[in-house]
Amino acid sequence: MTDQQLKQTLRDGGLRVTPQRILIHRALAELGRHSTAEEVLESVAPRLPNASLPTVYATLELLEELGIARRIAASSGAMLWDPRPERHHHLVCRSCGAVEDLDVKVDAANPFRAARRRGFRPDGAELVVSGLCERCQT
Amino acid sequence: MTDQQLKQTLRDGGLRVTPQRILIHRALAELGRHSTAEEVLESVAPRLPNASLPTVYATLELLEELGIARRIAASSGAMLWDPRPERHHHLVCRSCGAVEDLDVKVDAANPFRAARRRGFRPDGAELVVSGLCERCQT
DNA sequence: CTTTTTGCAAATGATTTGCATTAAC
DNA sequence: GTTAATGCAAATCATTTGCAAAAAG
Repeated sequence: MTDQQLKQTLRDGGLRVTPQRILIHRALAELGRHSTAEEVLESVAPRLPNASLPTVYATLELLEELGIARRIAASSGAMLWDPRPERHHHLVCRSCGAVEDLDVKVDAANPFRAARRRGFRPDGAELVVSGLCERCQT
Repeated sequence: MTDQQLKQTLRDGGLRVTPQRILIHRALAELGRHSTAEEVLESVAPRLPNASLPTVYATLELLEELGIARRIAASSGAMLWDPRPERHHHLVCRSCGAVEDLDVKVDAANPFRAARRRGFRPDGAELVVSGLCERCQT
């Protein structure tokens, strides 16, 4: 999503366009990986020297509500922020905890059926593949 | 795993058999769901009035190391403890956060292949089906 | 009797809240 | 000018650590 699209989305929602929101969104996208709030803050720090963690959290949450980002619970218990809101699968390194995207099709028809049999109403399925990332294999 | 089996596992590992370890393990199994450390503590409180959270955490971690339990990161960021150590799939309610087991076969051959192509060495895959649990559908 | 485990209190780390100030509109 | 958003400090929540006392072997 471009800065312009974000601005429009904010205006459409009656929300204000602020440099913090623009830069935090841009930082999350440009980090190109699943980032912690701290990492996002560090990344915007050069351009927003007074930015604060509460603002980063508030903005990431806002992006989540706008359907622009998603949070995922890392195995450490910390939250990671994912700039891709659409459903996708993940690789998780058992050793270092790194999370990467995995673009592959997974047939969830059977799990969905099993879920319904249990009274659950499924609306999506994500696969988490665990193992060792390239760097941790040695 | 029975109390006797746990005792043997502890002894085999040169670890001590304590009422805390026996009762915490039993509580986790008997809760029959993915529980927080607090819930486990509440559950053993009647029989271990002086038990403390640090002991519960230490014991759950020990059970994890012994391959008797597993921890999973809940969407809230809290840890849930799962008495089933073997790999299995989960249903997660988007509304209340409840986590249930889903026993179904998922073919992960394709995701594994894709992971290897990325330099990742996969050793397991778990599906997380999200949606609404029976109670949250109204 | 030796060493591990426990329970308490305090520390930690991530995230959230309260509130006065600042900035958008 | 009004109202929402920000930055700071302080609060909160889950989890972990340090350490003296208690219990296991």
